[in-house]
Amino acid sequence: MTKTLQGKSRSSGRITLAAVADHAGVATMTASRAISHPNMVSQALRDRVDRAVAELGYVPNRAARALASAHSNVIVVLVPSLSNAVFTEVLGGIQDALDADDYQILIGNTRYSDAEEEKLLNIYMQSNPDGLLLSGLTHSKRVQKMLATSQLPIVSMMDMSSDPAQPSVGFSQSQAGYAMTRYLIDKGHRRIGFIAAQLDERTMRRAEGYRQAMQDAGLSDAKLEVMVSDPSTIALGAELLGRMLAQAPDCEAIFCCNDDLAHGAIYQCQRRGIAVPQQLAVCGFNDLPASAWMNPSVTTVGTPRYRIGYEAATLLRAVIKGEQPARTQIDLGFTLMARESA
Amino acid sequence: MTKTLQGKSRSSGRITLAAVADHAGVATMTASRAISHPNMVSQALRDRVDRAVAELGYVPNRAARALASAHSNVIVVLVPSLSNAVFTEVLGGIQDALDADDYQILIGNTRYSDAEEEKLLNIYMQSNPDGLLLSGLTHSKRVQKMLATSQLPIVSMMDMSSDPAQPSVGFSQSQAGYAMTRYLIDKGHRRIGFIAAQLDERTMRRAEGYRQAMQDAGLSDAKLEVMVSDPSTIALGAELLGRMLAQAPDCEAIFCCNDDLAHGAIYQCQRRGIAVPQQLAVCGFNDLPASAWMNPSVTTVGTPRYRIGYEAATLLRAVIKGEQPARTQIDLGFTLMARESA
DNA sequence: CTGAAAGCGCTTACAG
DNA sequence: CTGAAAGCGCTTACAG
Repeated sequence: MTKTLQGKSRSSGRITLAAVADHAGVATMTASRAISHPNMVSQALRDRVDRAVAELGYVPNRAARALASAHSNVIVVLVPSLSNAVFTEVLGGIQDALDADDYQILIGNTRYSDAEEEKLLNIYMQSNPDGLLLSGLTHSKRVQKMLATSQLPIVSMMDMSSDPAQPSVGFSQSQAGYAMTRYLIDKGHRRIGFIAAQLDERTMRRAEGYRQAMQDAGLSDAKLEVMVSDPSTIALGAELLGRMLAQAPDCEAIFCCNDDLAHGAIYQCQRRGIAVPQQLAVCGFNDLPASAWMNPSVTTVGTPRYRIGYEAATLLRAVIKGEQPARTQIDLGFTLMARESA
Repeated sequence: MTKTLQGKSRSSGRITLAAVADHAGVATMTASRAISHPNMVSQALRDRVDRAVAELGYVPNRAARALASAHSNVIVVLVPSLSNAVFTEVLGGIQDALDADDYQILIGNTRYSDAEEEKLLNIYMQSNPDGLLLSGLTHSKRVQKMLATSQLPIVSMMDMSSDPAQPSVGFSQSQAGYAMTRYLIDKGHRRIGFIAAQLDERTMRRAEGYRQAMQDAGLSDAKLEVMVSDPSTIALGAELLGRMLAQAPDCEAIFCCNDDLAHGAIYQCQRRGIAVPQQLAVCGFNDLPASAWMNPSVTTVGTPRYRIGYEAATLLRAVIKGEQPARTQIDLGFTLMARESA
């Protein structure tokens, strides 16, 4: 019914706002208002425009809107892994927090790589995001510079920042590492091993906590550490259990830097006929769903992933909107889950 | 050094292509070419523009590019879950397949909901995507209509389409369900239960396979099915094991529609002192990492998630580029992993 | 190989 | 509350 600008050479063929305005018998900019700022327009016009939108099946062009308004409504989220349940739960929290808003969430998987992080950031910056949600506090020099010059609102997730100017939501990874080690010491263990993989910043903070606790108790021994940079998997946990036992045969307890590793270590113990926790105590970190169900159930540290995502997104939105949030450092804490394995 | 159009009221303040061209002493469109179509420009100019880009720290504005070129370079991916490892592996494959291209991947989590799928699609259509990667073959009427009118290239993932015009990459869920059931029958089991959750289309196809195999063997019995629509979790597997045993106490083997459920069922058996597989055989579906390591290790169906994502993305790219792919139906098959639990 | 001009589809001050 | 015009930052035929 409506004469759209079909003749024009470069038209995409899609229904435009102009066509909607035409159909509703109003000016383009009035149609724009009726859609984007409904309360700036009379009820009658709003209805007419809404009807035209429905009848024509109008879909706004986000690129045009972004270009004209200088607002992309894009939020970039960078996580180090998508196969790690920890981060998919963080994403779930972000998604829920931002559900009602019209944000486009751009999810980037850095794969625990600084180079990949830089690359993704470079690409995503082209979308002119309104804000960034980053995992962790440490970034390469070049990324730091990019972030600084971008002037964009940023909220860091997972660990607490020591810089008050840098909003962060998470918990102290090192305190959690300390607490778990202390728990094992209090159980009477002296020879407590630490198994770690990936060696990302969170793992290293947990290692710091472990080392501090061991040192405070006068139990430090480099032989008790098995740390490799390979990705964490159940299979690797099984293998590292073997390495630990070869390296420190008198080991009484093992603190695995995450649950995957702990699960693998426990399965391997079962295959070798090592009773957990009687002969060897094993504990993990993160409290993945299987940890409560395995036999033995796994002693671990419960971490508020979902809430980290939710609160970080909420905080970022506030900052984007120019509000002055009461707190920009949100420590969500952790919970030691004492179960059967240690 | 360069005079940008700072005075203009609505300028974003970011470095523009015009500024780069200025800096390099060429026309804007030449700078555009040097960046987007380097081979259409002389080496000398290319170098000058490249230098200007570096010196000014120019970041292209994707919205402007999309608007002017009528190409968003956006690919929308819709998955039903981000907490299910199956789909994060699919995403990994997609990411790897498209890594070298300049596509922006928009990941949407439909949470197994038709309404959410429609909502996400509505939002993502605003970005004028070049193509869609969808999970599954069935969609609500309204989504079907949206997809049809959009005329966009679409590749369906996970199961095979019966419609040759609809490109799909995956494997036959029903055949896999049939094969696993047949395996249990061949092991000599008669009373074979089926436990399912979520009841998404893949689960229902596996159920079809189960039912067909049972019927072909003359073993059908509705009492042997326990199906609930709650999300699949280990905890639910543990619970449904109990229900199955209450409903069909003579059950000899249980086919769980996925590994999470199977793990929960096995852990529950261990707690109840039911020997697996001696007293009760239990098998799963998908071969999650834990299945190979648990004790007993879990008999299950290995599925090519990563490759599904990889091949689907590769196929979609070909279609977007207007190529005529030799095959638009790519059956990647499945592998029955016979282990200890069944 | 290089350039001047128009246009992509929206929104934003500025008027009325 | 409503509208005419300019502009967002880029790319695309069309010339030369």
